[in-house]
Amino acid sequence: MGIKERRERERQEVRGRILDAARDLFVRDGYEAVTMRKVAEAVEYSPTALYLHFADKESLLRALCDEDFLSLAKAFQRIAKEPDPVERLRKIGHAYVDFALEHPNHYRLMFMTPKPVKVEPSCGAEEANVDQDAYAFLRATVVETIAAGRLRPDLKDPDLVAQALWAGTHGVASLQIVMGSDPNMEMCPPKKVATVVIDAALAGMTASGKRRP
Amino acid sequence: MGIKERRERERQEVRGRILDAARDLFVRDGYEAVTMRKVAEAVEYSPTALYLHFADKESLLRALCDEDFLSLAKAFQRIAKEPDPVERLRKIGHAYVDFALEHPNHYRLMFMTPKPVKVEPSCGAEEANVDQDAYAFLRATVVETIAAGRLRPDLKDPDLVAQALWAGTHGVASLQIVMGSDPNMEMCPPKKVATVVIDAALAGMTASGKRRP
DNA sequence: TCCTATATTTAACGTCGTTAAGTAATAGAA
DNA sequence: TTCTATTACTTAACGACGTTAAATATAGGA
Repeated sequence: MGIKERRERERQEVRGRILDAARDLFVRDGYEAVTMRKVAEAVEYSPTALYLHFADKESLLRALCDEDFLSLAKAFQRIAKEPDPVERLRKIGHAYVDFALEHPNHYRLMFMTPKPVKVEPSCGAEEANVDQDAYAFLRATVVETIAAGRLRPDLKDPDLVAQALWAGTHGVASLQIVMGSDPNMEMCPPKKVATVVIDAALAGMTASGKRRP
Repeated sequence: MGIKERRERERQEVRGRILDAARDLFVRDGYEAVTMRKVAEAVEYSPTALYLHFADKESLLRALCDEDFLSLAKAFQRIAKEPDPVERLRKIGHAYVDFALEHPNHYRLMFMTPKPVKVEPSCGAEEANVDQDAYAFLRATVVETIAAGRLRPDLKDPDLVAQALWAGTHGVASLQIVMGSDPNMEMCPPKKVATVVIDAALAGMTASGKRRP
């Protein structure tokens, strides 16, 4: 009676092929190049067949996006072993910018595209899960930094601090993605900007105001 | 013989009405709500008439955008009277975030939308003009700050510093615009985040590492 | 075999940006 | 005034898009 299971397996297999094709188009040519018709052609189905697996184009791209959130969280996990929490924050910042610069199209979809109001019924990466949620990991590190008394005493809201650090690195990444290819604007190497932002922010936030050790 | 002039005047008048209509739609309903057909309907012309004034939709939106760059530069000009350059940087940062939060749709178009490769033949605000170019104003203030010996001695590239400060504030603004309405993400009040980012960045960059006076 | 559920396609709708061809208005020349 | 050339604008259409409804094929269970 494994026939129901086989059907489901085939179904997921097709779904996976659609996602792969969409990812290919997306990585190569960016958001606006991904059309339902082109994805369908790539997987050799009719355009309408995609709607058997995804409610609409938005859902398809969100599914791609969910995979990327997990991948970012995984990049953060490689930093978890750093013992010093402030150093960990620094490494998180650099890993974040690196991720954005290596996958600019994905980054655009993840963090630079306003999502429609449609409520997502909790996506793949459960919230507040440090292993799967990149923000939760950042926040937990901030909590640890505060607990260790390493931050200025007036900085006691972990979300505020986490979002400030996030904003700094997000600013570097997104500015580079948007302006990096603008001939009218001479942008500095983003990794150098990232270093300045991260170092300055951490120096300005830490209790002693001390610089990088 | 003022007939040629009258024609040109009428032409500019129509162009202005088109821009106004586009701006209305844009402010009210955002980027994707602006369609050539809707703009045309608003000004009571046929859709193709718009192409007598703008090469394509992109050019129309860019023309809107140019006006906003001037308006941002004007907001900065109101800060020029602050004597202390570091304080001026702080005020620039807050003015920037305020501008973004007050005109989120315009901000999206100005700084969050990758521009097509099409080379713009120098838009309305001439470059390197402190009166009309917001970045030039920021950079000039950074130059002044460096000249006054107020920054850490290793921070001597004004573009690097300016872009780091820009990134910080842009991060706050753009993150708020994208994530602010996401029910899955609890964002702190953006003005508070802006204060933390700006104060920390300036504290971490200034020579003495001293906090806000 | 027939029936039913599932998988997939064909055809179509309405919208979009944009272009080509046509038409009305108007200024200057005769 | 009448003719002509330029300018302003519209009508009609193309191709592409996301998406839906209806039709058709496929295959398992009776």
